[in-house]
Amino acid sequence: MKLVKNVQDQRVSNLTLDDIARLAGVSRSTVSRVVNEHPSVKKDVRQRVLDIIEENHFHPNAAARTLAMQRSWTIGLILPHSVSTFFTDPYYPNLLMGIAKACNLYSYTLALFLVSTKEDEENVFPRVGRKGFLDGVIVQSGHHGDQGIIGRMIDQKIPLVVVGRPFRSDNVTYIDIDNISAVKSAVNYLCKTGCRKIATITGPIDSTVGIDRLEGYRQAIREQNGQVDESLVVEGNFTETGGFIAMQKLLPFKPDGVFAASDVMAVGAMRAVEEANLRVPEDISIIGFDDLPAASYGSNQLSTVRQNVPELGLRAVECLIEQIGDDSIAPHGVMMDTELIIRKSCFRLAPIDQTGVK
Amino acid sequence: MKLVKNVQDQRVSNLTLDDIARLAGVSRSTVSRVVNEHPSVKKDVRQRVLDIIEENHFHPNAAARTLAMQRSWTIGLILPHSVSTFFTDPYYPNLLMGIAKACNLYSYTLALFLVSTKEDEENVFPRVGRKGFLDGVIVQSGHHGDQGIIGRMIDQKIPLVVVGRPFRSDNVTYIDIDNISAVKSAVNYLCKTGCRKIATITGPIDSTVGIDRLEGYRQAIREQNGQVDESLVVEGNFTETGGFIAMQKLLPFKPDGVFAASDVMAVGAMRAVEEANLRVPEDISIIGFDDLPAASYGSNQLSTVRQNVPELGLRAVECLIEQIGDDSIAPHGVMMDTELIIRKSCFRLAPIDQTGVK
DNA sequence: CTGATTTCTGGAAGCGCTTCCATTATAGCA
DNA sequence: TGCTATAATGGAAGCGCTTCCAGAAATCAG
Repeated sequence: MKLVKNVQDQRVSNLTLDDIARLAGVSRSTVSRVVNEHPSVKKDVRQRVLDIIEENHFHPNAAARTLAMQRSWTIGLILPHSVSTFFTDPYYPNLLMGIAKACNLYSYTLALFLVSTKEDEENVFPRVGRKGFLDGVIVQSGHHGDQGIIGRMIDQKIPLVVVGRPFRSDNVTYIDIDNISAVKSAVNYLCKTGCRKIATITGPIDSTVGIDRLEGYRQAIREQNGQVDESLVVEGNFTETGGFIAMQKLLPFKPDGVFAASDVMAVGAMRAVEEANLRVPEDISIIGFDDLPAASYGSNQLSTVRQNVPELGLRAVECLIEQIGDDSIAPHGVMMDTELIIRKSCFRLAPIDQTGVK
Repeated sequence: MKLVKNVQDQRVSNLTLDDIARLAGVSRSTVSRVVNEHPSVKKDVRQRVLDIIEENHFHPNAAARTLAMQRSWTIGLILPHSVSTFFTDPYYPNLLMGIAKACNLYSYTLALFLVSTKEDEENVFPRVGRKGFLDGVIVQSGHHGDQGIIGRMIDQKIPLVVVGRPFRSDNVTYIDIDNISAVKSAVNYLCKTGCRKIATITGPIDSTVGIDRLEGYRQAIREQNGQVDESLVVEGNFTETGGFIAMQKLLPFKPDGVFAASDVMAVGAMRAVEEANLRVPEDISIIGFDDLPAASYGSNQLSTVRQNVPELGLRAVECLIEQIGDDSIAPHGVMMDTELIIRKSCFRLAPIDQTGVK
C-alpha cells in the first residue's frame, strides 16, 4: 500500500501561465493577453485558452503579476490610535464596511493596519511604505498624533487619502464631512424653534472634528446673536460621562438649547438634564451628532446630524483609486453633506419654515 | 525655468538591491544576505551595507521578495454575512482587533475581506485563492452558509483556521470557545443558588454557537434533573427584541432561572420580567453570555459568561502561522476557556461553595 | 496573383528578489 | 610554510508574469 498524491487535486491551483500555454498549444504571451483581455487575440484561440483556464481553475500568481506590472491592486487602511474607541464608537466599523465594500466593488484588496502604539507605528510603517505591496493608502485622521504617519506617507510619495480633516491639510488629499455647515444648520434650527440661549458641548479641541464643530457653533451664534458667550461652551471628550459632566457645568447658566458634538455626549447631557428635574425639549432642546441607532430608540429620541459613514468610506476609496491611476492629480479636499434629523429632543418646525420656501 | 526632479527625494524609496550593492561595493547576493540576516556575512561588510540601507531608507520590494520566496507574509481574514451585525455586535470589532494586533506582533500583514453577498463571495474568492498573495486564511464561521467558502479554501489547500466551530469540523482546523462547558457551568451555578426550574433562551439553532450553547444547557439539566422540559427551551435570535419575546413565552411556565445565550437577549428578557412585575433575581435569576459592557452597567448588572474575543483572534493567528510554517500539522480543534462572571442578576454563592473545596 | 497593410503570435527581456553553486579569501593546524 | 577546512563572496538561474519587438499569418487592393 502506498500513499499517492492525487494529481487531480494537485492540479487545482499551482499551474503557471506556461502550463496553460502548453495545454492550449500557444505561447505564454498569448495566454497572458487572454488573461488581460487584450483585443488582439483571435477569437477561437481566446476561447480555447479561456476554456483551459476555467477547466484548471487557473489564477495568475499575484506576486509575479504585481512585480511585472508594478501594481498590486491592494490598498492599505491605517486606523491610528483607535484601540479604545474601536468598538465603542460605531464610526470605525461603519467606515471599515464602506471601504471594504468599495474595495470589493472595484476589485481591490484591502490591507488593514490598526496602529495603537508608537511601537505599532514603527512596526507597521516599513510594511506600508515598501514598494510593491500597496498601490495607495487611506489614513483615518483628525488628531495631532496622526501627523507623523501622514507625513511619512507623503514623503514616500505613495497615493494617499486622509479621512477626516488633518491638522495640516495643505499638500494632502482628504475627505471629510462638512462639519462646520452641519453644525451651523443644527444651531440655526434650534434658534428658529425659539431657543435664545444655546450652549454647546464640544469634542476634544485637540481634534479637528472638535475644532470644526465648535467653529460651526461659533459661526451660527455670531450670525444670530452677534456674540458668543464663552460660558456656554464646555469641552467634552466624546464619552457619555463627559457629556453628563459638561451638562452639569452648563446648567447654572440656564441654557434653553444645547448642541452636543456627539450623540454619546448628548445622551449623557440628557441624563444630567433629567437628574436636574428639567425636561427635554420643554426646558432644554438638544441636538447631537452622528445618528447613533441607540440614541434614536426609547425615551431619548435624540435629534441629530446624520453622517453617512459608509458612503464616506466609499468616496475615500474612489478618490484614492483616481489618484493611483493619475499621479498628476493635485492634493485637494472633498466635503460631504450631512443631514439634520429632527426627533423629539427638540421642537419641530413646520416644514414651510424649515425649507424657507413659501 | 525648468522643473527638475529632486534627486534627494526621488531616492527615498525606489532603489533596488542592485543599487545598494553598487553603493556598498558588494554583490547583490551579499546585500540580500544582509537584509535577511544570514550569518555568513563579514561583520564590517554587514555594517557598511546596513548603513547604506538605512541612509537611503531602502526596503526590499515586497512583490519581488514574495515571488522569490513563495511567501507573502500576509494573511487573509474573511468575515462572511456580517453586514448587519458587524457594528451592532462588538464581537467582530473585538475579533478584528485581536487579529490585527497579533499580525503586528508577528509582522504579518492583514488583508480583510467582508463578504456579505453571494456576489461578494464570487468576487472575493479569486483574490483569496490565487497563489502568491496570501500565506493563509482565517475564516469566521458558524453558519451553514459559510460551508461553501470553507470548502473552497480546503480545496485550494491553503492554510486555514476557522474561528467558531464550523458545521463540518472534521478536516479543518478551527478555534472556538468551549461553549458547552461554559454554559454547563452557568446553568450549574443557577442550580446551586437554588433555582429549580431553569429555562433557556437559545441562539438561532442553525448556527453552531446556538446549537452548542443549547447542548450545554441540556447536558447540565440532565445531570441535575435527569430530564429536559422542552417547554423551557425557546429559540431566540441574538437580538434584544428576540430575548424579550422569548421571555414572554417562557413566563407562563414560571421558571425561576434563565440562561440566555447572549447578553443582548438577556437584556430583552430582563425587560420582559420587569414588565411582568417580577424581580431579578428575587423571582427569576438570569445569566447571559458575552459580557457586553452595556449589560454590566446601571440597573442591569447582568451575570454572564465572558469570552475573551481578542485573545481568540490572537490564538487564531498563532494557529495559522504554525500551519504556514509546517504543512504536516493535521487539522484539529482548539477550545478556549471562558469565565463565569457573577453580578446582581443572580444570587451569589459563598466562595466556599463555588469552588466546591472545603 | 502579387505586394502592401493589417492582424496575430512567439521570443526574449525584464520586473527585483532569493539561493544554489562555485570560487576565492581567511583561518587553522601540523 | 604548506595544506586542508572553513568562511565569505560573486555569478547565475529562477520565481511567474507582462510587454516590446519582430516576424508570421491573414486580409485586402489592384
